Amino acid sequence: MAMPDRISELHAELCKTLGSAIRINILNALKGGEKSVGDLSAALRVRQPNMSQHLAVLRQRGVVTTRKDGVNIYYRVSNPKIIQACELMKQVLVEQLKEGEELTKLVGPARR
Amino acid sequence: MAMPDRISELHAELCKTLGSAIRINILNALKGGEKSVGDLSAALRVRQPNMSQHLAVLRQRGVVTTRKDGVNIYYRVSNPKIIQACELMKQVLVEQLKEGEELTKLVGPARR
DNA sequence: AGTAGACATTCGCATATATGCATCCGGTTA
DNA sequence: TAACCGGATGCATATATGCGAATGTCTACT
Repeated sequence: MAMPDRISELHAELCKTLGSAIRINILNALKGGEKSVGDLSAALRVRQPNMSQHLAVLRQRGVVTTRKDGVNIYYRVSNPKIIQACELMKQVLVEQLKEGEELTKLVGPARR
Repeated sequence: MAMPDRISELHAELCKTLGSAIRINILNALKGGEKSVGDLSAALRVRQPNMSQHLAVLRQRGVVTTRKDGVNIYYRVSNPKIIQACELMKQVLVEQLKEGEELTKLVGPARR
């Protein structure tokens, strides 16, 4: 329509990029500062090649940036706004869960 | 890890839900207020069954809510924070594009 | 009751995505 | 140069997603 929706295309790509629990966890792990592939692999208990692939996805979409230091490659989130967006979405989830609980409380308090 | 990553699972689901240009456009269209399926279908030039499918996805994840009025069903975004999150991501995209332009300006100003 | 309009659902197919495994690459150290 | 370590890639398979076409459901109207 109005927006040539090339932007929407990119926007969707970005969301798709975040549409994986592993990648979400990667971002969460990177909130605390940059980490190497090995660090991430160990922290999230994901095999290295798999981790590498997910990092590649995040890298291609520009979500993360790398810095090479000696033998290791350190990853970090490229734009803090990405973190902010994630926080917002998590808030949405929390609110949804809260509503859900209240509903079940109303509908079936002892609903085993 | 720390976070039982059940949340991460849901978070990823939410992102995946937004990982479609059509659904992004739907949300953008709903920024201006609730709209019926027919409205959306016409506005985005998407066939009705297909639109219905995308709306179902958004509904299942709780991104949108419905209100039935006579024969029509009106959709709206369930939580304004979702819009906010989208705005943030769009800002990220804009910044990325800007950086990209500057880079190409530096690397190859007359690059084809 | 019969018809039409507004949405939803199901099915089948084509395409995309995730994962594990094996392998490969580049820089260090012996 | 050989062996090693941190990462990246390629491949095969299982699974999920998007779309069109046909069909179903519900409501309003005549």
